[in-house]
Amino acid sequence: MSENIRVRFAPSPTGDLHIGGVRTALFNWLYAKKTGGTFVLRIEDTDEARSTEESTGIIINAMKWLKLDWAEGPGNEPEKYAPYYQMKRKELGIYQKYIDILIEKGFAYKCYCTPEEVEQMRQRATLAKLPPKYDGTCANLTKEQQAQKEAEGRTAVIRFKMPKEGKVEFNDIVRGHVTFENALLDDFVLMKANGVPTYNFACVVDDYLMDITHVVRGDDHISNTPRQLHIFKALGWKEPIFAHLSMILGSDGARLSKRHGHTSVLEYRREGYLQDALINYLSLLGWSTAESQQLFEHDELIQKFSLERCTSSPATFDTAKLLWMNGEYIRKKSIDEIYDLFTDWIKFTNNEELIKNWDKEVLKKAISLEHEKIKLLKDIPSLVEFFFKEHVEFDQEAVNKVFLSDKNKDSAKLVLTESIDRLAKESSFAADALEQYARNFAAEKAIKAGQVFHPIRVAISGRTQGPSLFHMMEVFGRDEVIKRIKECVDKYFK
RNA sequence: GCCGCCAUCGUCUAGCGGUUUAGGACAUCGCCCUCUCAAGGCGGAGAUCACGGGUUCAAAUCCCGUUGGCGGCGCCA
Repeated sequence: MSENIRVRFAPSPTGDLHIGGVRTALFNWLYAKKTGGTFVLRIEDTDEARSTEESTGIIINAMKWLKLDWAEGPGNEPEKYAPYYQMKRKELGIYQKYIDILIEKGFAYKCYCTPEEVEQMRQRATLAKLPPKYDGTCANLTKEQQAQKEAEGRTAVIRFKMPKEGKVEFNDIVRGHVTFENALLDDFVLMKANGVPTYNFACVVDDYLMDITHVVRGDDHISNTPRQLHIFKALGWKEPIFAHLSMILGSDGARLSKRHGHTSVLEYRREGYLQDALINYLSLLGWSTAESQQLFEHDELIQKFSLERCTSSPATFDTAKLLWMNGEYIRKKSIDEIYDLFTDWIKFTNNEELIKNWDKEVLKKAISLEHEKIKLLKDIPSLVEFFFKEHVEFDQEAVNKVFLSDKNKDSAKLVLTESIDRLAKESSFAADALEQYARNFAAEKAIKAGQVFHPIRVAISGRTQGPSLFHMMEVFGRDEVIKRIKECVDKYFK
């Protein structure tokens, strides 16, 4: 008996890839990697009204960016299980085949009620304070009655004939034993009037046909599970093992959705979050190690992950922690890596124009000087752009404080005017030599070192905050520094 | 309304009957380092373990109930 574990992520292409979806995909992927199993990507495009090819493309690209690679799915469809798009499978008659079997065995029947009639049925039930469910009107129609309905021009959906009593139970890896009363379940639709299978049916057929051993999905599917279990049983199929992951909530405690701000992975990518940071953060939403470890190396995460340690309580998405983690990942990367990540991000956000004239080597040095300050890739431009500006753009507050205040104006003028000539004569323009220069200057004039540092900083960068002053001067080089100080003196000290 | 799931610091969580004055991480606050900003180091505050009953010599840990939150109840997935 083969113990080959097969899991799948089965998104419906009706929009962007949602953060919650990514977490589900990630846990499946992690489990497959951990066990040496197979991770399958299946596109559940049976919602003809909302599914789009564009969305399929977006999801596939997002999965690629996240490096959640699938062994089987779009782009790689082994014959044994292909195709991996449900609408293509529908065209092949795969679902119809099992519908026929179910009807023949008496587990399913044709229902001629219109959506409006069913809706009225539900409303009546709700009014009577009963569960809103289909009442089984068409469950025992004779052949003649069916012919009559068809003669009226009615089309049929296929409904599952739910047992009126008994219960279904299953053992969920994260939730343990779960039970549902059959009486509460209704005769749900397996196939729509247009011949397209519904989610609950297509999902079961495909999971079986694709040899899926473990179904790892969101908590919101837990009440679908009893219905799906009934189909497995009716068809005589061995059911997979289930693991229902807890939901991801927004800051208000409701399930994460559009109104909580960013929910699409693409938006996080656009913000400049790193793929590996996002993965690390998401792995901690609903899973943890005994030590509550926070940061994981790529292979370490796979090795330590387990479905058994997934929590059953929902988790609130916390951007602050994600942001911290992203900074943590950026700090761990080399300058060359960040440079590559940054240029990829620039391309992704169509911002090539911004850095068109930026010298690659200067940019790398600038990134290096600002390294520990970068939390998001999108922080980089504002952190380094002053290195590439033709003229200094002065921050008015910095100017007021460092150049124009009564306390500083005299020393600032002295430092800057004298530095123009002195810096031209300095033998070395290396950072440590420059620091020595500044400290000597301060000692000579009997002023505080800071009174030398600050004016120069504002003169060459326009701001009070920035990288280490002398390293910054070194990157600019002697000519540029002197040029900037001259311009500054002309502007503020004439 | 019915059904289901869940319930430990603001947030993510550790904890699976005694080793707990409930541990870690983020956020927050203070101090140190320091040419600014960060990063880093150190420390503080922050949880009557939702509430009420049991079981037990012993409960955050097991059981029941209550409350609250969330989810589902589609010819959506």
